[in-house]
Amino acid sequence: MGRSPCCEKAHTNKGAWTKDEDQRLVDYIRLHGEGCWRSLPKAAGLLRCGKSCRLRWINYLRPDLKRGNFTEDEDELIIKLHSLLGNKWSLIAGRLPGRTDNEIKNYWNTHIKRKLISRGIDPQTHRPSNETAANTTTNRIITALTELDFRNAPKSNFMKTPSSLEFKHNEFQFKPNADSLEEPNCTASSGMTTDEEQQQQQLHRKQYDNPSDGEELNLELSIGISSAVSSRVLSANSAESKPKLENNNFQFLEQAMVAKAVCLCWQLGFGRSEICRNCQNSNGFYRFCRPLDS
DNA sequence: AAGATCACCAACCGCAAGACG
DNA sequence: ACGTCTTGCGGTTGGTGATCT
Repeated sequence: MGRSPCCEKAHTNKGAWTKDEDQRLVDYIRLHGEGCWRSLPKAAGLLRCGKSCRLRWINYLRPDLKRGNFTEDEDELIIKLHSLLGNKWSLIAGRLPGRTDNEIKNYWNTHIKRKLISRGIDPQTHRPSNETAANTTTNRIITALTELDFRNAPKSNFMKTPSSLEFKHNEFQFKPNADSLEEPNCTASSGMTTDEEQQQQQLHRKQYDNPSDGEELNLELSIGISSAVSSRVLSANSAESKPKLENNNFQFLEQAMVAKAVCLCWQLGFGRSEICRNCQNSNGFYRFCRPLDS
């Protein structure tokens, strides 16, 4: 049987788009908006398949695209995100406003790979080329997670579940406020003075309230993990069933996240609004404070 | 000057997941 | 519950311009 083709290939153009086709597509989307790619070509008078239209729009014609060279900051951000997410180009693209997954993928393959190799780093494992990846990969990811919180990403990028992980913006991270910062006395102090803490809290509150403030890219993201996954990984971690190290970063990620996710506060039964400072990262945002619910 | 090779990137393809009837 | 449709993703290809020999 097989699937029916996405379009009648015999009557569609292929290859490079002409200016006229671009214009038709842009005009149509301006009038009717995105969506319904299957019927769009016909409606817009294009001899293209819907897939092709969608790709052309997303990768080239969208008005919010940032054309031009990648900056050094973007380079480093891509490397960092890749070390964490692997080849999840759409997720990476979600952290780079104006860049598409295709663009980042191409850029990775043509520039960054070489750049990393020249630094003596394996672009797949993000480890020194002469080292074996086996034993320390999990630690590497835990480190990456510690350094990299997810925040400010468009919600749409995180509500969709990539594989088994949930990247739910705002769900597991909350606005720091006076109430929520009260410690349940279950951890060591942050070591900051009250004034410093207040300043940080104000800064975080401002960042949260105005996520678009500031020009610089913000690496703050919150990563959560689905309860199904967490229970599965927990059970996998228990007994002798230690998962084998594989190239799939997500597997490591799951383990790493679970390792991080087991917050003593939750185990002791504190609610979300009573998060301890142990669960607060260096920037003051909260991570992993989510019960590994059943 | 011409052919060979390289680098880049737009576009294609197949697959998977989610939506929907 | 199942099949079909639609959309989105990631890997790959192929055209084109730049550089090298």
